[in-house]
Amino acid sequence: MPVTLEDIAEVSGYSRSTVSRVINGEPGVSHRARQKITDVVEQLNYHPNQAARGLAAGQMNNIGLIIPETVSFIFNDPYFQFLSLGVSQTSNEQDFSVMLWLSDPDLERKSINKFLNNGLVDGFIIASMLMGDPIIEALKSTPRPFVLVGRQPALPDASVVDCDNVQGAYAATQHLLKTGRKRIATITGSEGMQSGINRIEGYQKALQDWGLTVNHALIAKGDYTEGSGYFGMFQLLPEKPDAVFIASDNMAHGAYRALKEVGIRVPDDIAIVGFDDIPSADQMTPSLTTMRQPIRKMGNLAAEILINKINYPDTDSQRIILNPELVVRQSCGSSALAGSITLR
Amino acid sequence: MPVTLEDIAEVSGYSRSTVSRVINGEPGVSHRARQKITDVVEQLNYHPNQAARGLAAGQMNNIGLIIPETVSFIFNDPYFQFLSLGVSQTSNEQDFSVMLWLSDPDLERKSINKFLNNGLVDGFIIASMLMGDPIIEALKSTPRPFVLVGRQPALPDASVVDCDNVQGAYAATQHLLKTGRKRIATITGSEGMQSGINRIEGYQKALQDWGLTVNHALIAKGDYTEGSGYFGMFQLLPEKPDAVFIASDNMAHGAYRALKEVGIRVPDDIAIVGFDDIPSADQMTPSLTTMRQPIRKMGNLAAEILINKINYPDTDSQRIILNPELVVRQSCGSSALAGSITLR
DNA sequence: TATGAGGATGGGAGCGCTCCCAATTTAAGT
DNA sequence: ACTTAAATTGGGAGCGCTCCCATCCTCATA
Repeated sequence: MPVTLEDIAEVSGYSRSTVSRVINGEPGVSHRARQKITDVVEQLNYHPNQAARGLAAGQMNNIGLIIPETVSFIFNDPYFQFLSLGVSQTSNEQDFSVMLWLSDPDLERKSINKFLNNGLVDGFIIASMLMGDPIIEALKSTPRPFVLVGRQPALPDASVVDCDNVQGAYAATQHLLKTGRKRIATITGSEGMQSGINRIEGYQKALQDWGLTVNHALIAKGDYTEGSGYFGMFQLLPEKPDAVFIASDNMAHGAYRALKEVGIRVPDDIAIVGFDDIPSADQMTPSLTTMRQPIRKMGNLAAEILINKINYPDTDSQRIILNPELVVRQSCGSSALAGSITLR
Repeated sequence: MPVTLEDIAEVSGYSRSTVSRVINGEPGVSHRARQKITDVVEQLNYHPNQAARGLAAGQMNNIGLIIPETVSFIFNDPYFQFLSLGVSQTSNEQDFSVMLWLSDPDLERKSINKFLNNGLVDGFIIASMLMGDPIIEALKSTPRPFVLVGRQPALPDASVVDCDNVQGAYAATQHLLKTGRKRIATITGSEGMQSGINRIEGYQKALQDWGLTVNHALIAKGDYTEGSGYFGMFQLLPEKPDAVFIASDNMAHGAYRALKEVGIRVPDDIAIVGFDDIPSADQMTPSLTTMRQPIRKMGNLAAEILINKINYPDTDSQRIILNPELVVRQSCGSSALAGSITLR
């Protein structure tokens, strides 16, 4: 029913081969032929069948975006959304399509292998997964290239796009130190995720470099959820910190909520720095100073690296670590240092 | 390189045809053969090539999820995420994969037609789009089935999954009326979207049924963004409303922010009802009474209807309108009526 | 023992493309 | 005009499946 190459060939009076060359922009076709065929293609509204093309060429021009369910549950910030947007954008520019795979614990094992091996997808982007995720094993045995978004210790040689969480946490903590805060606490991210661990590390390093010792009473464990920020803040209050580096903006929301309940003012009584720069960070009261993570850009880069690897399989694996950027707003006081940057 | 049907045939000692029957669970195969073939499939870790299968069978078992960019920009709530989750879940259960297409204004026209016609996708789900979106035209001429999430006046005969925005707004407004509020204002959703219009309609209807006249000074135009909630609230303040129905929780965040700035208390001075029940609604101070929109379920249903239509093309188009559910929290006072429902 | 009905199996054709090589045309050179 | 190279074009094979029909068994029955 749909228009095929052969149809174009017949109508235009050229052969299947010549039509194929024109469709794919290959050289070695006379101007006349190219013109004629282009016209017919236009006129019959022909679109190549990707399945046939993929089957014949051995490449589908599809990339798979894998998002473990845990991740999509933990983050109710727009992480998912911006990442997809970035991946999708770059893919489309390069004539690749995106297949989405959101893991579901029930189907997980069977389903991931099917997704990896069904021949529809030439390579994968895996959004930050938990350590020990069963997907890791599946990934180890796939012959297809993949790129991780967020490092994964179990896959040390894989291509990765990440943001430098150590340095981000370091910068955030240092910002607090520079504004004169002394008792700097932290609410950590999930210990099951590499980013969580790295952000603790950066926090500790900053304190040490400033000549302070790390006080474990000032470290509250969180898991990136709003609720854990709320409880984490309550846990810290008896220690009377004068500043808190919170490992995600989402948790910062929870911390704000806790502080409001007990009447502690930000930034007067306590300074807060978050991480991520989610859209609502700018609208919190007071607006939240935070480390901006360029998620969309990470999506762009992941797709770019992957597509490059698909097209040139001999490429070495790449690791791109982006620097998060300090966005100074009101939650640390010191308007002297302020100067928010616009638009994400 | 990958294992093919033919490989299984050779190793198992049966023919391609018999292997195919086993793979597809067809009858007419001896127990012995089925057993043997199943073993070999397992042993060689065979997965059918979907491209070849699709090409031969004329159906790819893929559904396309189309999300216009405007939508993904406007909503920084997890709409996108929950919808994808719902679609993906149901699809996977039925052995369909999901291809994601996020529109990009630059590529839009060319790209959407390619996506619709490349033969990879058997049908589409289109997330709520603006009226007048160019995608509508493309959709009109596709021979493939599709399901809209959110009604679209320009496509009156299409299958639709939607939530009853009129009745939701009605219920929200009525809830305010029942708690004794008299001057009930509203901040509207985007006029470019059907849901925005319907929510105004429900609001007005509720007032009228209660014997009140609609006062246009009490209607502030919003566009679903946090900022428009903030400014909308300021616009309403001189009119001294004692309650506001806000057409999205996202805008309710903005309204809260405005109210905090001027020191007006919720719910004492003013009652608020939102719409959507985004995860953070429960954590606002005071927690937000809102109409819960079952987005994930809408995703499930959309996928179900679509897959059914793909498998049985003669099915009539379906319209499923779900009722949003009132979730009573603290923002309207009247704890007498309260009784929050848990878990979305 | 012959016969036929079913169940079980095998193999050809073809889905719409790409890839490769052969055939044909055209241009260039002597 | 005659050869040779280059530019164009055409068509076969095959990608890994499904679908359909032909073949081959195996029994029960006459």
